[in-house]
Amino acid sequence: MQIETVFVIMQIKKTDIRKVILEVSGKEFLEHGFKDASMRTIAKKSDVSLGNIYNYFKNKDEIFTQILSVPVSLLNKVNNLFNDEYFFDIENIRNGKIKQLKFTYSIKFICNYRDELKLLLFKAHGSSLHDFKDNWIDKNTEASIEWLKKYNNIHSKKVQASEFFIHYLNSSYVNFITEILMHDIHKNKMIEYLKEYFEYSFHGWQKVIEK
Amino acid sequence: MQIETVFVIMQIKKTDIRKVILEVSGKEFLEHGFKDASMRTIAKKSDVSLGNIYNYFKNKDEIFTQILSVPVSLLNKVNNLFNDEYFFDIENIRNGKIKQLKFTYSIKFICNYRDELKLLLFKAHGSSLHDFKDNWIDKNTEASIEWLKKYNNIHSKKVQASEFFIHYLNSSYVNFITEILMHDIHKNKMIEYLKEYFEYSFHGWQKVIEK
Amino acid sequence: MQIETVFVIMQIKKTDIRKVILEVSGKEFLEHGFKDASMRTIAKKSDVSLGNIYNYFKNKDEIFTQILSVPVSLLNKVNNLFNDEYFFDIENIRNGKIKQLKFTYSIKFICNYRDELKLLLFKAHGSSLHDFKDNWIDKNTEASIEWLKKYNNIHSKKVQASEFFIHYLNSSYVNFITEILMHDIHKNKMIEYLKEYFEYSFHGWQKVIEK
Amino acid sequence: MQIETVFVIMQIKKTDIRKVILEVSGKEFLEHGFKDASMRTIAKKSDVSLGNIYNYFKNKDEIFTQILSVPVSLLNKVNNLFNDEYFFDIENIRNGKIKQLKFTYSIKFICNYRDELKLLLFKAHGSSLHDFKDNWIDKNTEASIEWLKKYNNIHSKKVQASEFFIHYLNSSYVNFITEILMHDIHKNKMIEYLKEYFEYSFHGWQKVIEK
DNA sequence: TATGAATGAGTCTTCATTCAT
DNA sequence: CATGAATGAAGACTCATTCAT
Repeated sequence: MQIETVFVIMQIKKTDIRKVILEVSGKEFLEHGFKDASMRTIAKKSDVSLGNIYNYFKNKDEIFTQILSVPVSLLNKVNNLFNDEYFFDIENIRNGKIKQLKFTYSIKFICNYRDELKLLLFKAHGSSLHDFKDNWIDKNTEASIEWLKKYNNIHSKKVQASEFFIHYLNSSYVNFITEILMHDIHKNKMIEYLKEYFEYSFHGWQKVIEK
Repeated sequence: MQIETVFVIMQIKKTDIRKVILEVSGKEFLEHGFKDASMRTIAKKSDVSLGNIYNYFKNKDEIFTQILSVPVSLLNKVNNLFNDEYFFDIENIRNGKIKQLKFTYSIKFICNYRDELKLLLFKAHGSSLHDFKDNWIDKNTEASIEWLKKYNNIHSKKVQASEFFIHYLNSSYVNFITEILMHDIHKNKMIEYLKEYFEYSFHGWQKVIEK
Repeated sequence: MQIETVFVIMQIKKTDIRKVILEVSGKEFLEHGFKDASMRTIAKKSDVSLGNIYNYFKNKDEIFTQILSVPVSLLNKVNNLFNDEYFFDIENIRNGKIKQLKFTYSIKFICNYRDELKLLLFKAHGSSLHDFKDNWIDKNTEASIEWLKKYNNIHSKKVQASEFFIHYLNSSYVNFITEILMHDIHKNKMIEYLKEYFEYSFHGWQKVIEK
Repeated sequence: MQIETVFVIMQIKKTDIRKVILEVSGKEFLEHGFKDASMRTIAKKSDVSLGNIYNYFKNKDEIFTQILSVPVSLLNKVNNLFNDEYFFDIENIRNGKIKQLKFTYSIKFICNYRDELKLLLFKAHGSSLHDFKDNWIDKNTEASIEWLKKYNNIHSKKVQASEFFIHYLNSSYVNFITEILMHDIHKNKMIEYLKEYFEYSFHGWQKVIEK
């Protein structure tokens, strides 16, 4: 086995076709949903031959998941963020600091991943991410329940709520985001509405706590 | 291709074919969703020839809409019910009578039209009722806004809430129902959870009102 | 549920399209093998629209297996035939009666299912019957081994042969048939050759027995 | 689509790319058969770009034939070996010397070209060598017939056998090898079985001769 | 020599609806 | 009313080979 030093000419594409396909696909998925989006159409609109797409992606599903890989992995990690002691300090709950943190995070996330969230929340039918919404709610619910257990361990005044209701609250949060996305609410308005939501949600929840 | 015509005497059970088709279709739509349900399968399971279905229904969509005609028209009328003066009497709001009425109506409706609501809320993709959920929320929202205007006309203490937020509240209600249906919650549990929800929602709302 | 007597007009096809498809498919499979035969071509040659084939058959594989259902089930049963005491009587072995029976059966079977055997033996790659030849040899081998065990139980002079060799003998038989089919040997010639084969095989085997 | 040309200095191992391709292809052909083996996969596993393969080989078929060039040409020559007078001396036939020679040659050849024989005998579908097995048998048959003619010219006691039967005998030999290969029989066992086969075959044949 | 993107025709299969009988 | 065969366009995906760079 000889080792030789060789000059190799490499060709690098400036306009990345991969990117074009992802962008076009994203639009098509947004417009028709995963299942009803057509590979043929994507090929045409990307100005790429149908077969060639499969040089870049294993299949339709891979295109979809790659479009969404970043926000999905972020959302999978997010619950770890709220696992700190800080979030169990009743003071921080009462004075609204926690609310504020979640609030800020929500805003940022929604603004950064508008279309991706749309895809995940109501365009994923038929893809391997079809149950993303449920999973998301479930994960958040789990985290909430965990949080509640810890909370009740720490504090004498116990909070009682059915698991279903906690589930509902989380679903309600996701649903709020859904509404924001479906109506293409822009950032400023969104902040305003989200405040309203947090207010509403907070006081409803307060009442449940103090029951 | 030659065809021979043969006369055969058969004894057949003359059931209401229309009904059978509707029932079978309902099940198929529930299981696979409107779009992924197959006319062939419906024909087979209904024991009706494929072509014959089209003597009873113009197309797949008509089957779907007919299955849902009753609950849809009921839901279209429901807002008229709450147009009575009774519902603007602040006393009735405070003492929870209105809440009680809506509560009872909700329970009854959900119990009577479980499957139909499922179809409307998450199996209608591809049908002409695909936007039922949105429509429903929109109509309720309109009614709510209408109600709020009247209310503000009548009472000196004005309630202030963004239209979007009112929209959200209605979407939240529909979403609660969605959750109930998705998890196949049975009547007793449902009543319990719905109470929780009304409690939560009522107090959140109260706070907004009194802001 | 009412029972009514009704006159029904039934239309019966004279030229059975099913048959046409099966025939054309058979030819195509013979010519190109299962995998390389094209559904499009089959459709064209059958004068049937491509989609329509799928009203008659679930898929390509079902066409193939239906063409071969009769000979396959016959071959699956054949070993039961040779399970009688008769076949263990050393006298019947010596005087060639058993040979004669197998001989006659072979001739008849090959004549009746020429093309089907061709399909099974060298055109089934990619179909669910792809391993038919191996299965066939294995089953025959099993039966032979079973036979040998019984034989050795009954008779004092034991016959010794490796399982592999018995396997080979059976494979050899199947291979003989393969040769007959590949060279389109017609009945009379076939009988002649088969005699030769049995003669050859018999004496080779005799020698092994008497070793 | 704009392309940028970049110069990169790389150290690469300069192996014989041709060799690597042949080796990898061989494995792929063995695993999936000629037709179902994928050029893409071969390229990837060879660590060679897909297009570059075509600088070394005209097409898929050429790869296949080059892999098999040695054993194929050997097999094409082998019959010349047995053309010597030595092989027509009845004494050498009777005392088994010829049998022994063929036996030894067979063993050696099979051991040396196991995989290649597998490729030739049951993985060549779709390639230009698809009919190798038939050709092989045919050539051997021709040689056998030639041999028989000479033999009958020389000796007074004539041997009578149909050409088809001689064909079968040769096919049977090839088939024995096939069985050895399909069951991955290792050398020692193989020798044992081959002895059994020669014994069986020899006596069967003896009988035919003395008829 | 080397790249790997691009091609284009091919694969099987599905489906709602229509239509001749 | 009833049949179910027929249609035709669409679905996702594969693959050996070519070609511009």
